[in-house]
This record gives sequence, structure tokens and C-alpha cells, in this order.
Amino acid sequence: MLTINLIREKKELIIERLKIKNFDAEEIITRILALDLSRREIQSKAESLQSDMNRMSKEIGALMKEGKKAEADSTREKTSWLKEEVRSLNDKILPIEEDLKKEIIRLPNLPHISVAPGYGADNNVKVREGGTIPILPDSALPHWDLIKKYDIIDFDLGIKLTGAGFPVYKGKGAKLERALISFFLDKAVFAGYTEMMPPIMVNEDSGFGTGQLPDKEGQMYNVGLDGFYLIPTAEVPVTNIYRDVILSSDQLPVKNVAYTPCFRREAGSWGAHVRGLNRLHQFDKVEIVQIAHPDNSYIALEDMVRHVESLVSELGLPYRIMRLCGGDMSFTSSLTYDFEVWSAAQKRWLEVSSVSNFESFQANRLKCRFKEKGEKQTRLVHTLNGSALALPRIVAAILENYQTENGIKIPAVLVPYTGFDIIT
RNA sequence: GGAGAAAUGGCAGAGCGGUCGAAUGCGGCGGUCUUGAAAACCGUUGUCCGCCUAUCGGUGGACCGGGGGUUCGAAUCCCUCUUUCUCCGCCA
Repeated sequence: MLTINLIREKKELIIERLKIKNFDAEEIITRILALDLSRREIQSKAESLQSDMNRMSKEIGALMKEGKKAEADSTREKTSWLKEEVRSLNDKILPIEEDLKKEIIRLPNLPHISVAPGYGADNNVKVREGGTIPILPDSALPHWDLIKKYDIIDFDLGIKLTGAGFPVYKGKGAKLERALISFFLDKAVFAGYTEMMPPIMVNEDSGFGTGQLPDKEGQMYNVGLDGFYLIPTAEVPVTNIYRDVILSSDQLPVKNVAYTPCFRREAGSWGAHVRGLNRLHQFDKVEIVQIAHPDNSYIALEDMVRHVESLVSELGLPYRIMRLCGGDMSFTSSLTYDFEVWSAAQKRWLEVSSVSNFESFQANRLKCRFKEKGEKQTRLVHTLNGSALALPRIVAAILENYQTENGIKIPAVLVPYTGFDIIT
């Protein structure tokens, strides 16, 4: 959510910058400014009358004490119309504020200056790449065949228990999953992140804080009876830890990491390219989150990108880092880097991580602020997060890229975690 | 699930219709003292919104778990929701 101050002061700049995201903000901003103005006018009026009321109430109190009942009563009579007036003005403010908020939350975050215009994945910019693309024999299998061949992930069983997109990991498949989670967590803790185990259901306030609600309601599973939502990513609980919090500048940056299962309804997104592990309703992910000083948030972003890069690189997966264009970036993001790994049997790139700086956009929804040491003024923090990493596609890439005639080899860094070096 | 009690500033804890944004203690910040530190003493100490102001700041309004109500006036009374604690029941 952009701040009302920014909208008041930098209207033209916002309109310009949002064009990069192919968003026409002009009409919305015009409405916002009009609502803002009328809100302030009414508020001023109401508050000055309220001030009169407060003064008269005190007078009545004083008169009663002195025993001047008649004078107190005459003052009391005078307050009645004021009371009406204040009430009717305040009643006008509420719906205006609601409308104002409704309009403001429709504005996407401003893209960073380095973000290129564009409409989709084709306009993303390749920043770096690494690793070597393996050449597999013609007999190489896609991962959905490999998991059957080695009996390590069972989709049919998941369908029986829950439904499509809820796989059951079995034997060495389950162990590989757990090994990856441990590996990712250990790496993050070593890099200075604090491990968290948050709830995987959140309330509505949390959903609003990170931007899933109210618009992306259909993406999350709703536990109707209790009004909770299953988290689509650990970003939601871990970032919302700092909702309504004022940090001191020497606590920044806050660096947290969490493993959680993630749940996504993925309504309407099924089709080609979603076979096997490519898209699931429930999957495992390790997420890193930083709360940063606004002056340093792009250093933090770079730091996170390097961290994620070290993970894919140590797993020996061919990868590339893409800077998303305006049209491919999320509503809430200022700058996003996507990590893609090469899936050797599908012969395509799979997105395994998305690392973003939200600047103060989430912080404003969260009311997460900080104070510079010794200063009175509060400022909004910057929030960042990134997958480090999302498991299913990493598993898919490992299975495909590391397949041999004798079985699937396990990347060397994982062997201490799995306890085996080949799946047969 | 049943029966009671409670929710106040960073923390602890008073207040239970008017002078309360809120005593007191601790903590934090600034100062005096000291070679330095501690102790002691003095001062200061929240958030949001509006208006005025180039800035420092001034001024008005709101905030005592959330929401609603009674009243000229609510931290204080009433309703409701949430959370916590105690006892009983159930239970990984």
C-alpha cells in the first residue's frame, strides 16, 4: 500500500512509474485525492466542535462541584446540538475512510528504477547464469516417470487421501525431501538467519498485511469455520511477526528463515506444463525474510540473491537469474529476481525461487516501522523475502539431471543429510 | 466443553464517572558528580490523525485488549467479541 503522503505529493511520479507495470493509475489517484481532501475538511470541522464539547463538559464538571446546578444545566442544554453535529460529521468520515482505503489498496507498488517495461516472461532480463546443462541419453525420463520407476512419490495415493496435487512422499523420496529442507535451513542459519517455525494457518489481518487479502482470496485455502487461511508461503506468518511493531534501527536488518508446507488453490492455472511436481496444491518451501533499513534494502536484496545462488550452485543445478519486467512482477513488489533451474528431461527452465524487495509497500500495510537511535520520528521499514528454496521443482530437476542407468545420484552436499548417495 | 477471575504505557502495577494520556516503581534517554565506570541526585520518556510552521516546534482530536452503547462527560457503567489465568471435564 502506497502512503497517502506520497500520493498527495508525487502524483505524477506515481502515474509515470506505474506505467512500467502497465497500470493506469490516473483515475484512481484523482478519486483518492478528492476523498482525502473531503476527509480532512470534515475531520477539521468535527474536531474543532469536539474541542468545544470537551471544554463545556469540563465547565459543567466545575460548576457541579461549586454547586451551581442551574448554570450547569444551562450549559448542558447548549451541548446537545453540538453533540448531534459532531456525531453526524463523524458518521460522514467513516465511509469516506473506507472508500479511501479501498482505492489506495488498488494501487500496485512502484517498480524500482531498474525494472524494464514489458508484458510477460519474454521481457524479463537475464542477469546471470551458472552450472552446466547436462546432456542426457535419449532414454532419459521426465521426473514423473522416474518417481514411479523408483516408487518415491505417489500421486495416486495423494488423490485417494486428499485430491490431485497432494503427493505422498515415500521412502527415499521422503528422506530426500527432508534432507533438502535441513540443508536449506542449515545454510540459512549459517548465513545469519534465525530459524522460525510459524503457524501454517493465519488470520485475516495477517493475510492483509502481506497483501494476499482482500484481492487474492481465491488463491488460498480458507478454513471457513474458524476464518483462518492456510498459508500460501511462509512469507505471510514470518513477515506478519512484525505487524504493528516499532523496531529500533540497531535491530535492523532482521533476518528470519522458516520451513513450512505451502498451500495454493491454483484456481484456473492447470493445463500443460503442470505435470508431476511442476505445480502442486501442497508443497514444501524454505523461505528467507528480511526486515531492512530503507537505506540498505537493496544491499539486503543482493545478499539474498547471492544466498539463493549458492544453494542452486551447491546442488549442481544449471540455473539462471532473471530480473522480472514490470508486467511480470507481482502487485506488491518493487524489484524481483526469479531463479530458474534447468530440467534436463523436460528441456525447460523451472522457476524455483523468487526474491523480492517490497520496499515500504508491505510495511505500510503491516504498520511496521523503525526509529533511528535517538530520534523521535518513526519511518516505515523495507521488507524482503525469497524462496530458499521451493522444493518440488528442485526435486524434479535433481531427479532428471542426476539420473543414470544405475539409479538417481544424490548431489554430494545432500549425502550427509540423506545417508545414501543413490536412489535405486 | 462447564464454572469463575482478569486484560491499563517497554515491563511491573495503581486508578473503578469529571481536574486521567493516566500515580508509583523498574527500564530507556539526557545531565550533574567521577580519570573512567558504578552508585547517588536532577531532568526527560508512547502511538496515530488534523491544523499552523521553510525548519525547530506549536496546537486540536483520538487511543487504557477489539467493536458497539449509556452520559454534558467513560480507563472507570452496560452489551458483545477476542485473549489470558484458576478449577472441573476431555485429551496428543
